[in-house]
Amino acid sequence: MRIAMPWPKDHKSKTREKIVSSAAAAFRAEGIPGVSVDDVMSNAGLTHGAFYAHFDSKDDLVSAAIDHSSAETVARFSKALDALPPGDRFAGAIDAYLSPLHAAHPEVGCPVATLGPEVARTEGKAHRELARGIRRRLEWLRSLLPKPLQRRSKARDDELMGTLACMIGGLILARAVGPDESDAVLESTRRFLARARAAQDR
Amino acid sequence: MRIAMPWPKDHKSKTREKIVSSAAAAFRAEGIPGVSVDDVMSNAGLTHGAFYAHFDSKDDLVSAAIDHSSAETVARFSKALDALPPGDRFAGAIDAYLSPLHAAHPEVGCPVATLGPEVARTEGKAHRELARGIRRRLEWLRSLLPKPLQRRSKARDDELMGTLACMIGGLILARAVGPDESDAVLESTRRFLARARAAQDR
DNA sequence: TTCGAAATATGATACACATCATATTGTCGT
DNA sequence: ACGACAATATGATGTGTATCATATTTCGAA
Repeated sequence: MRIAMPWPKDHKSKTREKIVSSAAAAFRAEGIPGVSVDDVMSNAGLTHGAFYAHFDSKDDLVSAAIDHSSAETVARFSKALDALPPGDRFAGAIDAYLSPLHAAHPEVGCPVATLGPEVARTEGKAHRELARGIRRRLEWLRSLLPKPLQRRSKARDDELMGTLACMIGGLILARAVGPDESDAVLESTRRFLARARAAQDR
Repeated sequence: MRIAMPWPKDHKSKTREKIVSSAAAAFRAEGIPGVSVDDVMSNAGLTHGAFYAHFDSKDDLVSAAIDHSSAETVARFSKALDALPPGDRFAGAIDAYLSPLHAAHPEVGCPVATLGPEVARTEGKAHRELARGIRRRLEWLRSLLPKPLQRRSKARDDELMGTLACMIGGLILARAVGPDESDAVLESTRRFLARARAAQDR
């Protein structure tokens, strides 16, 4: 006796994917308490009741949304860097991350910069996923260095961590100062990092 | 005919001060939507109804809380640095900001790192106050440089902005990775900045 | 074409929220 | 002591929240 298969086999996973990706954008744009479960489901074309067939709780959804946006943003940045020669990729990542385009579009940008502080004060899956996103970014930056420089060392780890901190902080500052000064903040931070890197390489 | 003076002349301002300072701690600890007007008033020993005798709206309170905590943290850090010789103050500020103590106590720490992203997506007084807090921090860092280095220049402005970005980003990362890796993040970021500064000074 | 279960919808619960209208308290000048 | 009024309290409104129990739809398999 067979079990009936009442829906296309990937229907539920497709629906879940749609919920997660629209929630990921909404959370980054409005913050986590700024987006209700009802909002998320409406945006996905569903009603609120179906939510708990897909997720254990809102925190569970937040966790999935952070995972999604964390991977997605790294992938998007990486694609643009493929065209560059290996020696320029690290600097290219910094420039792309600290770009006016990125500052102007948090809804498709790095979730660590938009949701980091508010997720950091919670406990649960979402916070663990945030930490994973940070490790992912450190390894991503390492992968953009020319091969001979990828070997782990204390100095290299410091450089990666400091650079990531500066990227995230710079983006946050740019968004916080308001549109008039935003570009100047990004420029200053980029120049600071370029100079720091030139010094490091000697 | 005189107007009666039914309360001690500074009673209301004292009460307001108490509301603001306890709200400032609560917002940094729990986030802005995480703290209700009722919570704030209860913590100050009052009931919710009195709130609108002191503030126009919750955003008005948030604005006051950011102003308060922005000034307070700079003052506290500054006091600890007075004991140092002028040439060590800038580095001392970085070490204090990127310390495990600061990372462990957001409720008395820098409001830009705790509330920056969530306030940056709002419009109103609170966002403007946040921007002011950032300018305040840049000038504070400049004031910690030895006198001859305080003169404004493009390179100096870049250094101040990049350093601030790195401090804020490093603190956010330390809180985001969780307690086990937090100290290592802080250490790496401090070493990165020390090295960048050594390079700059040549 | 009908059955059954998976996917989604409806409806309800219990609580929290910002805000404001109105009542009460507390104390200073007289 | 008392009157006046600022400071605070009580109470209410309308809306929004996460979560869950139950009903309805949907569509592949028989």
